[in-house]
Amino acid sequence: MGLAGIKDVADRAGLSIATVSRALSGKANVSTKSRQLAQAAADELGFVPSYHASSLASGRNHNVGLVVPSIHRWYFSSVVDGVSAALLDAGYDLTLYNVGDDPARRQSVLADFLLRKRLDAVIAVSLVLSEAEIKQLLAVRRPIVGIGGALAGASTIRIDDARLARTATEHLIGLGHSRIAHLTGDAELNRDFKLPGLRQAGFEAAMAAAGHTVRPEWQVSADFTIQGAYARARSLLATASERPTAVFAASDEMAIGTILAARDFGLRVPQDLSVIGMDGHELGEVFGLTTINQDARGQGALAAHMLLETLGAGAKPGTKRTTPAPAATDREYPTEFLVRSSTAVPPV
Amino acid sequence: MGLAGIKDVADRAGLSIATVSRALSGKANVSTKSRQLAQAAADELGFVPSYHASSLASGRNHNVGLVVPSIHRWYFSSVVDGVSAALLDAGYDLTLYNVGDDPARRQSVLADFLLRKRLDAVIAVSLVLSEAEIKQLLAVRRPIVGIGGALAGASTIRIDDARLARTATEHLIGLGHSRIAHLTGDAELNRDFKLPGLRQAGFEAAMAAAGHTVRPEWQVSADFTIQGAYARARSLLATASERPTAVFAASDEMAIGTILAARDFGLRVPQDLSVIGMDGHELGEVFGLTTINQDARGQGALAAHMLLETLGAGAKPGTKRTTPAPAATDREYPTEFLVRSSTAVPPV
DNA sequence: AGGGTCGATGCAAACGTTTCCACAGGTCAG
DNA sequence: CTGACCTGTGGAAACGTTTGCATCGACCCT
Repeated sequence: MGLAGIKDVADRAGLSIATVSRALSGKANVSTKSRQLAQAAADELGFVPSYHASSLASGRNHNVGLVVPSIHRWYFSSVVDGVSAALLDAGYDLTLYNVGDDPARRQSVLADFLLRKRLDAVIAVSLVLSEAEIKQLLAVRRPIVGIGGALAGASTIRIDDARLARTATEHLIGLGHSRIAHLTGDAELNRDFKLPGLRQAGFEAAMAAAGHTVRPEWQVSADFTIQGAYARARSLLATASERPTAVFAASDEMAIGTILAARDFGLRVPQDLSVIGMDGHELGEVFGLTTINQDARGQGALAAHMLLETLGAGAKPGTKRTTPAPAATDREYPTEFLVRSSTAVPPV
Repeated sequence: MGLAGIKDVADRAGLSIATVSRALSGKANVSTKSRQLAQAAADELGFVPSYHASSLASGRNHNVGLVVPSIHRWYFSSVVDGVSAALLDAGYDLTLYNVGDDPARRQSVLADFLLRKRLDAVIAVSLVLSEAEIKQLLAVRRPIVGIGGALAGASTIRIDDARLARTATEHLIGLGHSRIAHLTGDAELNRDFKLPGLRQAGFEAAMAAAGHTVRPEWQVSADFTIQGAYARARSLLATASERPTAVFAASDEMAIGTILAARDFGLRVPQDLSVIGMDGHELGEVFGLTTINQDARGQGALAAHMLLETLGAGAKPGTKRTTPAPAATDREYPTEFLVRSSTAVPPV
């Protein structure tokens, strides 16, 4: 037997297909008795509605797409975690597009996958889209929300990277540091990633405001991983003579890599070297890392809830809606400055 | 305008719907000219086929479900990465079910999500299913492959956890250690997770074979994270008098946590304490961690390729196939013993 | 030249729901 | 007592493809 269809349920319950459909999907105008009948018959037959048929007829997919650069990195997997939990609870599916570094793959995801009228909404994390690309996406009339990346014309959840980076740097300056290095992210790694630039700008702004010069050789970049930063920090800290007294790393992972490198050289953190990170990685606690905590998981959950609300309220997606498309809000997600034990006054 | 449908393309190209469909999906029996005509018209209109309609009519979804316990952990995100890349290249979508610890969610994923005739296949990672659950899944006639978990009746990719754990332990024993502690995974954390037990069994077997006694207080468990293991290892290593000379951790993350704790106590690795892990975490390199390398990403990719092959070869999924369901193969994925610098002979 | 083949094409029937519309009774107010 | 209205129900038309089947030339072979 092919799996039971709604027709089988209708026959068994002695009702029409239409009534069964209404009963099972909890619609109004069904008598209690019919509802029970339908439910019982469905249970007995193990009926599960066909998703495709249902979506095709109703125009709703119960499916949200999530585009991330690299599932392997802490920030992104945290966001995925938050999105996933929210969607699962709401009965939505999550389609994951882990685009990675490959530009061709990025292109194919945008062109082939996202447009297939199969997603009710899209969440894009740290993805910078060209105007044409955004237009293309909006043309399918699906709500989009961006996390941590600017999506002109779409809603966004983000933190003010430049300002927070400035705050972090000012924390070091406030402690008395002037010889501060900055560990930024590889620019060429991913063109969809303007975050390193923003944080670096914040760093430079704070330094300039304090009248400190920024040595070019003290601005190095790594790949956002602990191990990558570790390697770079080793070279940075190798020369004992002229060594920075503090490092601001553009992510907690890279800050941790820096701490590990410092330990290898016998440098004590924070007595010999202050290190400050940014993100709120769970591992930061082990290292007593001072950082700016951004709740990545919460950002993901918020994005999902925002979309769910839009989808729930609106009519069929893809249909002309009575209410105008919800205004593209640009929310700043709250952060928390977390002073632990990796920063202190510079050595005398 | 509602987005262009195949009908619009057909009109524009001056062809029938049927021919356009065949042309665009690369089927045989279409003249080169028609194919070009159809393609051109489709491009001009920005036509993207409706996935639901296509799936409904053809029975193929081009969508694979992936169930993981926790996207946040290294092993799982590595697997996801591998699966994702393989599927994306093949033009398949990946639906992610990050079930987490919540048994209710696990239940709803199994019952509500997986059965909706919407997935061509399912990959389950470290998920232990009851017989009834497997039966339920197989009833929808979708191929399943399990990674790192035993799925009776389905294909499996796994490593021999017990044997490898034994090998790791024997490495320590071979170096001369007899006071060996084992850091295992929390059992209650996830009932779908028999891996800790297997690795622990391997450890005990090796110890027994060597005639070494296993102190109960030297078998402690943590949550598989660096920070969790760090906390546990601190208590384990706190008492200077009777301290193990080596630790076998059930994962690299926990091994790293152990190394960090050891360093906190001024213990040198490997001179004062040998540590061996298991998994092949990228971070292991930074710590010179001796471990057994299992290519998690590769396992994910392999699983995806296996499924793609089955799907490509077979007829419509969900249909009675001429060939019998492919035999449930149980493959052991190759591993590599990676001796680095975290293990040495015990201190005298 | 005629029958047979074969490639290219179009028609229309699925696929399995949701939902619009019509309709039957029953209730209620005037 | 009658018309207006509401509730519950079923018939049937979407939804937008894929694909089996029939058709129609063109081409080849004897």
